[in-house]
Amino acid sequence: MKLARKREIVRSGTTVEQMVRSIADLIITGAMRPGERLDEISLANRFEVSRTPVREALGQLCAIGLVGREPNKSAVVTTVTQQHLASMFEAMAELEGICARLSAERMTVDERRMLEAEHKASAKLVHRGAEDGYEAHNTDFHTRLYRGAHSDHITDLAMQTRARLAPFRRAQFRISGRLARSYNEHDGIVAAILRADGLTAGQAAYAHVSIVSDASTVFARSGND
Amino acid sequence: MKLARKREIVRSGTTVEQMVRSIADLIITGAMRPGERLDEISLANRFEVSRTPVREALGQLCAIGLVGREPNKSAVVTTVTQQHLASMFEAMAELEGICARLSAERMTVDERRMLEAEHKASAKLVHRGAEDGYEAHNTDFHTRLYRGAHSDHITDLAMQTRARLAPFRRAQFRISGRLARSYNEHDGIVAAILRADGLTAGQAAYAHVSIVSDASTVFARSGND
DNA sequence: CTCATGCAAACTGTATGCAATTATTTCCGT
DNA sequence: ACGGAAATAATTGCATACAGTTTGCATGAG
Repeated sequence: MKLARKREIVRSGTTVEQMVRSIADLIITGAMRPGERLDEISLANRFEVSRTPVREALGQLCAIGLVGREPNKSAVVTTVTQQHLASMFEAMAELEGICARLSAERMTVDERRMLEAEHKASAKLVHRGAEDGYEAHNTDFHTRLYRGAHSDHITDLAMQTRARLAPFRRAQFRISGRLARSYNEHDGIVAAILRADGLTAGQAAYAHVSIVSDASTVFARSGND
Repeated sequence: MKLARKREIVRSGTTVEQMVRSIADLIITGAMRPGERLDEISLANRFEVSRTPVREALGQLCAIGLVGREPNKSAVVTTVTQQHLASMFEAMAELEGICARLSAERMTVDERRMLEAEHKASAKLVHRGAEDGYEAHNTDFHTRLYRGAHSDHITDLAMQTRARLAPFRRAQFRISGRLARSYNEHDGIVAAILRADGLTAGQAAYAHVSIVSDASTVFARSGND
């Protein structure tokens, strides 16, 4: 096969990265189910590249934890046990708690202002019941929390854990009333951060994630049968 | 070049993994300094393989965080700023605290017994001033703590963070009196875990790592000039 | 009919070649 | 002599080729 190039070759190194994104999306959105095989040749054909970049992408996905690999076998979408899923949510809760606590102690005035503004802006989305719009704001809100801790590595751990949990959080806001409750919980976290109350902020953030966990594990279970 | 095989080809997929280990060791032991370039051809010659597995190994090392890569440039040994190093130690302290707290709450009777035995066994090494032997026991001790949390993902995060800190902890026990102090701190953690006092165990573990951090950052600074 | 054995197809792991990009050196103008 | 531009060398990114391993199926024995 002669691999016709879609656009001119740009050698910006983005080829593999885009594939990683695309495949990760397929997994996260559920288009590829846990246990499904990711054979290199099919992916190569699908993305119109050779196997080499496909292998590299699979390597990165493996590092991220979205796929599993063993020697001389096809890569497979990671199958997550209920127990392991629970441990990821537990880790997420601990990390969010840490980030909220540190954010309360360390955020600059600007960061606090931006967090509050961002949070208040999402209020109207709650009233409109706009799940998708709120999801974007929600992601942004949590990212601010991670960065506000002013601790690069902790931010990394939080973002990494969130990425691995992504496949199990889809549709979490479909659960009735979850939108408003999420907003109210954010409200408590923001309030605590604004008054530099690290302890309360941390506990509120921990509880916030734990609740999401409950909602999502139910979803995951019903989705896996 | 014709790439003579040292041993018969074993196709067990261990080739890349071994390279990752070897290169990681070079970095961790300081044989390769931060900022140093890792060019693919040299590594390929050195390990007597082609560039393909070298690239894969570099990809994994990048995922681990030991090397940095940008498009069309050589991989380089990660340069860690003082600030980033501090954030890694901070994360380590938080994670150790969490693990110790959860261990106090969740360890089985057997795990508690093993932890205590392991700890007491290291006492004689302290008296002999055996740094190397104690280091092994120390690693084992902390691994037990991570596993005792009974939360796979938190264990992963802790082990991963410890691996990234490894290059900066070498010789940490050379600092006078550190051995005995470390043992005493472990003692406090073990005692708290044995009486299922999660709060105290967590605080003790947090403090323990923070102290290591102080010792190591000094070392790192003096070592980087 | 069931199970073991061998063969064939499919697929992964590694080597190598070529195109694109970056680094380096050389050469010319000022 | 110095600064900058062009050519050249070095090196990465991707494609393809080939070797080795696994898997599924067919065939035959029990």
